[in-house]
Amino acid sequence: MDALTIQEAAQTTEWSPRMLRYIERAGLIEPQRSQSGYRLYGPGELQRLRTLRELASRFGIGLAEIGFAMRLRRDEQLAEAVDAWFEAEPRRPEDVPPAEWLRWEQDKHTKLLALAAAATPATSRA
Amino acid sequence: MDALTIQEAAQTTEWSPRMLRYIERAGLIEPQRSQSGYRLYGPGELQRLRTLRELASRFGIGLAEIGFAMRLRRDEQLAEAVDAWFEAEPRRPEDVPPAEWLRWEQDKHTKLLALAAAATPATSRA
DNA sequence: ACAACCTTACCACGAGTGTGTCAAGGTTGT
DNA sequence: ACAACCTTGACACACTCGTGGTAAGGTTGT
Repeated sequence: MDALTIQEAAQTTEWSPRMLRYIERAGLIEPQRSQSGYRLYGPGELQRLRTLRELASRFGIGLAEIGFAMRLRRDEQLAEAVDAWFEAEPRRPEDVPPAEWLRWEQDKHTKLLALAAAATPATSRA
Repeated sequence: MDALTIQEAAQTTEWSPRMLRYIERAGLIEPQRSQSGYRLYGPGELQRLRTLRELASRFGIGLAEIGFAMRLRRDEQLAEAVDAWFEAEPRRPEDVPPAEWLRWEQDKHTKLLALAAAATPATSRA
């Protein structure tokens, strides 16, 4: 079996064994296991571990972020939802024709009441 | 000006004023400011704030993650690097032709030494 | 059999997240 | 002028992240 145990893998990748387990728990790199449960790191995993280190240090991002990026690739719904959020770029009032769905100028007191009613923009009865 | 102050915005979006400031600090939603420095939330911001809440609670993700997603859209280099990392899917030894760049079977003692030399895969002199 | 390795499960600890509250001071509407 | 709002900054607290240990027990090679 051309695979390394955790300690060996740690040395070649400059992670600590502790961190390799942590990375696994984070779902980033899950090595195969031997029959007795030992982690076995193959060339692919070693490569990814090195790149991971590079990635994290070069851009100053954490494992959690990369885990999230992974989630973004796996969870189609999540990706869509996030996309949708970014799609709705903050339009300044000037860009928005003076719709009536948010207008108040003077009636400052009833404003909030009206807003509360309109709190669900396109969801409730129009 | 058809924009809400922080407290009003908080009420319509079900965030607290505190959180609106926090969200701003996180770089997610940065409202315009009045001349005197008051935050002014327009319809766009309000919409995004509501969607943000939905997004966070529905998928159980934090503001930091969404901030990272934003960074992914802005920082082309980061996006590439992350892509590259995921591209290198973990190939099992079976998928990899028995290359010589990682081979040892019996020489368990010199193994680590050899590895240390090969630690920088494609970067160093080939 | 014995050392050297592996496993999981804990304790610890500084930094960051998510949230509230409070203080000191500026702005605004009536 | 005064109340009600806004601003930034701080203290606080529970929780997670990224790390390191250490302990109790299984595996492996010589």
